[in-house]
Amino acid sequence: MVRKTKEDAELTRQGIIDAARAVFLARGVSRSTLEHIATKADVTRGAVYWHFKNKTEIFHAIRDQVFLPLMDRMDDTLTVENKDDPLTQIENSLCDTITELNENTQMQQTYEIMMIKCEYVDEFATVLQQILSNCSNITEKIQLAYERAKAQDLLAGSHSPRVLALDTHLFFSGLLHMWVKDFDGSKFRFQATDLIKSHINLRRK
Amino acid sequence: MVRKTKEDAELTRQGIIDAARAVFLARGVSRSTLEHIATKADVTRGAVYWHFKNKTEIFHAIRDQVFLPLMDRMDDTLTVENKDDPLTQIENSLCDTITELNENTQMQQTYEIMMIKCEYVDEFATVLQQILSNCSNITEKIQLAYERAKAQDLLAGSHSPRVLALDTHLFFSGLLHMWVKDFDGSKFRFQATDLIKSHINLRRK
DNA sequence: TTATTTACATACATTCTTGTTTGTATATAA
DNA sequence: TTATATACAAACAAGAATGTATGTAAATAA
Repeated sequence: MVRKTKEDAELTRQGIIDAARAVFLARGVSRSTLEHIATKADVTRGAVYWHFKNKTEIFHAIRDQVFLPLMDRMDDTLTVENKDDPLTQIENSLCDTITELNENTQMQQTYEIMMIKCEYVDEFATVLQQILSNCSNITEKIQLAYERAKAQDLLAGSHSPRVLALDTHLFFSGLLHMWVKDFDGSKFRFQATDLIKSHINLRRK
Repeated sequence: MVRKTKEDAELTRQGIIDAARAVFLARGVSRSTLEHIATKADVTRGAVYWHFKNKTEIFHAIRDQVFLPLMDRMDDTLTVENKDDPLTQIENSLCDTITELNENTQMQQTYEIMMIKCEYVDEFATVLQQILSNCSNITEKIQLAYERAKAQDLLAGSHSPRVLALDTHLFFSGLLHMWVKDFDGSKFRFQATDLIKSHINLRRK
């Protein structure tokens, strides 16, 4: 086996990323060696070192492949003008994420790695800042939707959109964590979308 | 330095646990070696191996020291008959936990280790089951409180205590995760108890 | 008082990982 | 067509980290 075309090389690169995702999931990021990843990808460490500087860079590649598109999609369902009322928009945005999680294995595995198979120290500590920053963005989008809901007099009670948005975001954050930990689906996964609907209905007039 | 009395030995053991907590926090569980822990505790690996079988056992010692008492306390504030109304009981129970987190460094560090400095694979995977099981317990306690609240006609709307309890638990779970990740306290820590109060007020008639 | 544990320290052997270096066949550019 | 850069494989060197085995002085039991 020797030198390939650019397309072949790109396949190799993606193969390494896919292999790394599987290995990270099974052994955790720390216990995964480049040898494990290379073997799983049917290449040698030489290939891995050619495409990536080190394990951290593979980690970021895995993360970016899932989270960059995800952020865009959440932006869309929450921000774009839409036939649904604002509360339904929030509901759909959260439910869509859960649906994606259910259907998209790659996304599922990536979430699991980021949440319970990675230690956020040293080179990985910066990821925490990105997570917090993403959370702020999402919360703001949700807040804007709640403000529209308030303007349209859809809200029960007189709670501020800011507080409602934070509450919703924390709820969803908790739901995602539990979703990931609930492997057999007996506790949260089976009723995740129902919980989202109830959460939103709690605010409906 | 040689053989100590039983009391001295117990001090050594606790010193190793404290050292391990600090080392786990700084380097993550995986990257922490028994040599790191021993050095921090001013002993040799020999002492560590005398008191603990391996790193996993130290991890569990750290966890048990914080979570076993915590579970008892949550039980108390939620279950015991009390002059407060049930909704206030839930609120206090959650706020108390946040207060403890703010004041108790040991608890703070332990939470941080469990949430973002540990990979739940192999020997650590069983901990996830314990976490899920604890969560079920807490949710049930909250549900009972909501049932009492409903019986006393304290609740706005007509949502089931079960759903309210799950929603509250997920909210609090998300809050704890964010609390831990929000190192400088600028995003969540400073308003944690306010968010809890708002969350409960959302349900008040 | 002596024997035996206890509570460690020290030394040893082995295995794992990592990063780098070197080699090489072949796309690709010139 | 030749030169060069590409996309790897294979070999090398070095340091960690782990578990165990051995040593030892003092506490404790007998």
